[in-house]
Amino acid sequence: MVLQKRLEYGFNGYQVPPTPRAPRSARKRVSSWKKNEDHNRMCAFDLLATVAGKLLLEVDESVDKTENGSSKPNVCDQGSCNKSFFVSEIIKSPVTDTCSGPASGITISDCKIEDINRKQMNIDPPVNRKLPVVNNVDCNLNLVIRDDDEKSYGPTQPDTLNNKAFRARPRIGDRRIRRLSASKQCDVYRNKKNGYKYQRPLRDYPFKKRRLYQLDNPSNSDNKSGFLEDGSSLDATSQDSHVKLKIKSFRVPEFFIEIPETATISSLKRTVMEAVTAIFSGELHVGVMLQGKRIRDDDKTLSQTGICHDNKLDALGFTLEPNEFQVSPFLCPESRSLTRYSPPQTVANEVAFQQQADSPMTISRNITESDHEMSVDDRSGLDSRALVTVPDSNARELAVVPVRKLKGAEVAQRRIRRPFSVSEVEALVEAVEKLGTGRWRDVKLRAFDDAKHRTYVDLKDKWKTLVHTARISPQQRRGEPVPQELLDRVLIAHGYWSHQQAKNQLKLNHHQLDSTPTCRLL
DNA sequence: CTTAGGG
DNA sequence: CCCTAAG
Repeated sequence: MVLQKRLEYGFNGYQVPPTPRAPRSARKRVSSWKKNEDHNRMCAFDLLATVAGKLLLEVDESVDKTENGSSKPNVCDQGSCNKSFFVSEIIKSPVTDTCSGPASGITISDCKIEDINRKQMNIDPPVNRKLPVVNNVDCNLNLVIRDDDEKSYGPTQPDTLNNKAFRARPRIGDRRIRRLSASKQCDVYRNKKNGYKYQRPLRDYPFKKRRLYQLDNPSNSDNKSGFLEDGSSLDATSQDSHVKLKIKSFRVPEFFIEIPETATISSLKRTVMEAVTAIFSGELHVGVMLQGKRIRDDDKTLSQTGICHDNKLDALGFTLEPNEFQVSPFLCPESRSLTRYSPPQTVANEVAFQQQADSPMTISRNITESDHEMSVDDRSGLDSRALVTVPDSNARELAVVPVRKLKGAEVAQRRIRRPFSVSEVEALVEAVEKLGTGRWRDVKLRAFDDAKHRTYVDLKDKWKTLVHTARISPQQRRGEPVPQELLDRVLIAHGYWSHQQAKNQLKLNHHQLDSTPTCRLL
């Protein structure tokens, strides 16, 4: 006769954990990936796209005139002010595959040196203003937002998503995107380790305040950003010959978004916006390139450096480089393992996102010379890597691009509330009856493995509320009524496992006391 | 990452 | 549901 491990308790049987889990302290994994995470952060933004450009240098003798006009210079409206920062063209700079630091940046292209006399260009940081015309973003973010909306009992996912893989899976929980530092996790690290694509669980998209990007309010006189609203407050007394600089275009290569066909245009827009914001909301700094070489000495003057009015159009370039420490882990280099870089290319002009017919459809394209309109069929050369994938079902709930934490400026939105159905409750109860109340991960695996939107924390929380529900009078209960039968089982299971837990705790204490008598004496 | 609990 | 300290 086969030995039965399970102790029967009337129903499916409460089951003492066959193999008591090792004390948490024994599961030492932290240190290793903790280190990795830091590492990742530092090199993440390598993939920042590049903008290249031409510069149009010319002596600007009319500067003084400009200053004469009104006491208050014209408000520099985007598009109308020649000192604005227009972005529309980008080329990708070579990216290193190592974590050795930012290898690329955003190079401003198609710029026109028109006026540097004020020592500061009125460059509108993309984040602070309305986003500039970003035509093609490619940051090699390797984000894939999967469909979390599968019901628990539907068809099973591919193997990688099942039991054994569960632990290895990047993360099923929905919270990861925001607690980047809080719980020291780096999904990407796991990706690397396990070869999984990073999968960001669906982030429901409720209507919560999200201050991902703050648009500068022109009426706000308080400008602490360092970017002048109108460029007026800069010292304009320079007598030097001036160069006008007009940066006209900006483009981030290789930016991929995957989104189901069923998604709405608005959600598509949102996705793109989120992704773009995610890229730019990090703190960037500007680098200056002349003749392809980076100029590091900040103290040199333009003329000393060689930036003058007779520069060639494409001699000068700017790069936007991420602050290493604020890089989103989602941009970790590991992501690149999944990303194929195309060699640096010359920039194209305005390129709009192109939808693919694939499902989930992918917005992705490489920048090519004359890539104005790519037909839907012309996808052969496209990489399929996706930046953002939007769940197919429930397309209305647009997945949210990861939000790295930024100086508290942004907060990820809360997931939408999804009340547990009776069947879910039943599954939960059943699992808890067998596994107990201290093994939520196992419960998840057992009963909710396919419910991507239910994390083990959710299950734990649900159990908590179930216990509470079971204790209150039926009149006080809200929501879809849970069969009393289930609630009874909840109470029973709860009582049983609580008792069990207490017993174990006691045993543990005794063991400790017995085994360390000397310690006690000391 | 998981648990456990408070918010 | 979220947040997080602990393990």
